[in-house]
Amino acid sequence: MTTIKDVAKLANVSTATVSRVLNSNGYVNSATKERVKQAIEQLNYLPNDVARSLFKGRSKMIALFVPDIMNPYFPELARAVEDVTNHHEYTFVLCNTDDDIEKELTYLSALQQKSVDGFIIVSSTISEEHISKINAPIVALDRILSSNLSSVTVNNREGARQAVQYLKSIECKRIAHICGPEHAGNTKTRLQGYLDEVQDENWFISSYISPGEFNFEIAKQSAMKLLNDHPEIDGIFAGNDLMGAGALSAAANLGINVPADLSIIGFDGIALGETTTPSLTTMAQPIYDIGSKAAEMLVQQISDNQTSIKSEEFKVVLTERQSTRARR
Amino acid sequence: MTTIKDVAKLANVSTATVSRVLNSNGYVNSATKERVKQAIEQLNYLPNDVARSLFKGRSKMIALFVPDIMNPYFPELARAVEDVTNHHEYTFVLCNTDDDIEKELTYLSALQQKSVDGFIIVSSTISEEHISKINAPIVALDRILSSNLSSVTVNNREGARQAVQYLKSIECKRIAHICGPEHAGNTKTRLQGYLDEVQDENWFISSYISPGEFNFEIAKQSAMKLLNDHPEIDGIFAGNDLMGAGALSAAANLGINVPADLSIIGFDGIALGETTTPSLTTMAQPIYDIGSKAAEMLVQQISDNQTSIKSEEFKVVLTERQSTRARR
DNA sequence: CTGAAAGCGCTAACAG
DNA sequence: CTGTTAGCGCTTTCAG
Repeated sequence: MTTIKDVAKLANVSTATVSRVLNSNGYVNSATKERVKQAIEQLNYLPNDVARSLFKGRSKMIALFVPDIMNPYFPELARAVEDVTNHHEYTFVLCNTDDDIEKELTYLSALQQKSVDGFIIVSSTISEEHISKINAPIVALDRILSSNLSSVTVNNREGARQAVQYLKSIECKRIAHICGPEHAGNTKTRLQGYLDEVQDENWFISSYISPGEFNFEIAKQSAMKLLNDHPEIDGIFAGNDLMGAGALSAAANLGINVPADLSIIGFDGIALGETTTPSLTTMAQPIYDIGSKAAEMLVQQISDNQTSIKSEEFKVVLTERQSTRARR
Repeated sequence: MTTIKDVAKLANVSTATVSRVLNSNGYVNSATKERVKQAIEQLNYLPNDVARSLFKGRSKMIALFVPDIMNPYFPELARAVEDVTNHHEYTFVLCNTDDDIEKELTYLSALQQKSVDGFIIVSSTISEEHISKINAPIVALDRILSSNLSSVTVNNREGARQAVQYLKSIECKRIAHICGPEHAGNTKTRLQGYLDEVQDENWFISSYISPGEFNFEIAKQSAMKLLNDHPEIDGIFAGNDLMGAGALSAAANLGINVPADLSIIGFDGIALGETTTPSLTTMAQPIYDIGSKAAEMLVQQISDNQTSIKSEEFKVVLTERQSTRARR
């Protein structure tokens, strides 16, 4: 590998001067600058980022923690983050945590050892205590980890309410909910939104709430049971799109016509919802925007070296597709 | 940040000794070793990886290049690679290239500057020439980039043949193919496999080959046109699952009953194929295995510092679901 | 068995 | 405007 010394020698200057033209800082005679540039060109020299990082104590790397990139919600988020970080010349590190606190902590310290400049974290398990040991900026995504951390989220409760309101508006009379796993914070919030809308209805019974997982097959089974036990159900609000697709599949299995006899609405707005038959109506999150906003905030915090906490809440928007009856 | 010096001071030894116990290499008296360990414990010391990397010239990082993580084939691959690299204590860097050679080259050199230890690359554009400048090991994934590079692929042509043979075996009489984009190497290979099986059939006409993209909506349009133009078609082999889902949706739109009147088979075996109605029969790749094999090969090459080229070809396996008529 | 010292490649005072 | 020098934190000869 060719180093700054080689360049200095060839250009007949000191390494300091080479460094100056490299970083265009400090004064340097335009003639010598030219000479240096030539030498760089000629040797095909590229500065060693590791040496730079060692000196600066920062590595121009950003890490994103997600539970599992195979969950279809996350690739779009990851893509957004990568685009922004890349644009700002950061290297993008992806970590799958499986919502396992051990893995999260291991990653956190391993990456600190590498002088990673900042973290964007989707987690249901990391707490203030763990974070306090980290000196790099962190932005919480999708879920709020701590009040003294910047975050980017979505109006889950209000969005859930809107989903149910929508089902009501198309004349659904018995509306059930398939919810996500206990441990995910969003599960509760969306359930809460559902309850806001239904708990005072005289038809509401608690067995309209069906436990699920953020998993197609389990949601499908759950929906089958729900629909078998309660054939009167004519509307389902699924806690996310993957479970919505599961409900769709359950209905098809049972010979229930969607949307004629049953309307289904999901949450998230992932691409998967467009590929089902019928396609899935959903409360769509601006996923890409969320990811890029979080990344921008992080980059900002890194360069400002400030600790001003910002919280951004995006709104979900109703995206009508084929799994719900048309409004009249 | 606490450094090796602090530890040395506290333990009353030189930094060299601390380094020795850190890396458990060289002789060190068990009593002093204990003292050092205590000091490390007490100070909560973690070695600075950047300094190590600078010294060693290697960074314990591995990069994966994929066209676009939002394409549902890649998350599983990425997950597999991350798991393996993580297991070997490498940090995982993800790069979306959009099949754009400029981005690829930019990443390649940026990561070299960071002393990344190796690359796993899915690309249709990188050529031998570009690679020759890279001194880190590379494993080509999904597509072969050069004969002097290790690679992990799948039997695309044979798999495509098997897909068509399968359609024949369930009595499809007119079998069409929706193929991927020109630029992807796999498109041609799978098309070739299709042709192997149909070009000598007296019913075959070239307009049974319908151009697509690795994209749901475009494939859907393509399938609509195909089925409108040729209502006699009773079997479709889609170049991948996303396009298979598009064909499914097209059939639903046209009121064609799948699988009674039309059988559809895809390729890849992504999870998406399980969520459609009907679910999609496919020639499934062992995606996770492919990714982890590639990662293992790379880790091996890095540690052996060897250049022995290995090529691994996995086999696709028929996964029967609901989009094809049952065998009699 | 242990310490001193050089050096990985780069940057930033500090002098000139 | 430019060179000298110290040092980022670590590892590894080389002496003892």
